[in-house]
Amino acid sequence: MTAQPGSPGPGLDIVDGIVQLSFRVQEILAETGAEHDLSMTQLRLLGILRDRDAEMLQLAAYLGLDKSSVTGLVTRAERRDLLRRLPSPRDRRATLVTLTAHGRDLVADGERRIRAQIAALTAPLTAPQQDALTALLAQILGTPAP
Amino acid sequence: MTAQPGSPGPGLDIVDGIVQLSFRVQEILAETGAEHDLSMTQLRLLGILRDRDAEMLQLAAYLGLDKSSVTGLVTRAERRDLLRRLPSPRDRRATLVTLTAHGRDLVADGERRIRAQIAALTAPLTAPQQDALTALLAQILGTPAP
DNA sequence: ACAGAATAGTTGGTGACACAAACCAAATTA
DNA sequence: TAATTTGGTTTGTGTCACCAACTATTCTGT
Repeated sequence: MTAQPGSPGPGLDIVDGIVQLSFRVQEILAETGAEHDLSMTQLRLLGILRDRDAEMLQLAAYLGLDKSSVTGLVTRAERRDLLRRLPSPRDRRATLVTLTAHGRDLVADGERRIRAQIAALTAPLTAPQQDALTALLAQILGTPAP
Repeated sequence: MTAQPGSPGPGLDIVDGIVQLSFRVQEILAETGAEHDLSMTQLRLLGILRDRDAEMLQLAAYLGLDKSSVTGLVTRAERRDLLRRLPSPRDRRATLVTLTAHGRDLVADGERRIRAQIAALTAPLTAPQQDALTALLAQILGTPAP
């Protein structure tokens, strides 16, 4: 297990491979986020909100963070007009967080870039190899096969 | 690209798969590190020092961090007796960083745990599938095939 | 119906982590 | 040897994460 992204040893075992790929991907995500001044966590936050509005506690659960961490996160993003806090219609204590148009644009752009980068990563593989990889990943992730 | 670790959609494409796997792996690394109160960065730092002693600037380069960040990182680890600063024999300005026995133990233990966890991740695959995956990863990472 | 408990979110305090700019000491070069 | 470059630390700022304490609602048991 070479702990580094860019240190591909000659005898690469499966653990090394998975760990290195993981670092490579995180690097791509972080760099792409950085182009829009988004941290990894901000990126994930917006990614969640792309699919659904959510209350603070739900966000904390999705992100695996304490609710107080989400307060700061959302506040900073709100300052940048990426999202808004609305009163939840369901519970007067709760806050509903939703993307602004600007936030939505930014997420869409980020997703395009990330998809392109990750796709570039798998470019050295032939189409059937890519299919094989996808199947293996699905199996590892315990995903209902497509 | 579902931005979340634990949201395996039914139609998993290759980008989703890679990104999700990456998050899963980072989760494992972070959790395992946390058992020893090690952040992701500390983990990487110790991982580098496992293979070679290094000077501060080299560490900064490996980690992709500013040198001033490494100062703090190393200082905190030194406080915990995980590593030591020695004068570099090569250059009286430079500092050589090296693991202590304690640090070495901790790295060894961490590596065992991480290898086990990652191996568990690939357990659903048959042996030939694991070999296939390893080969695909090597090809993606541009690694000289084993 | 209403007192007590649980829940949603914020605030304040602490610490790790990362950067940038300013700085010192040793080494290089011109 | 004077000027510059290099290795590292310091200081200051901001993000990010946690915990404990707090307010305001909502829910529960009687």
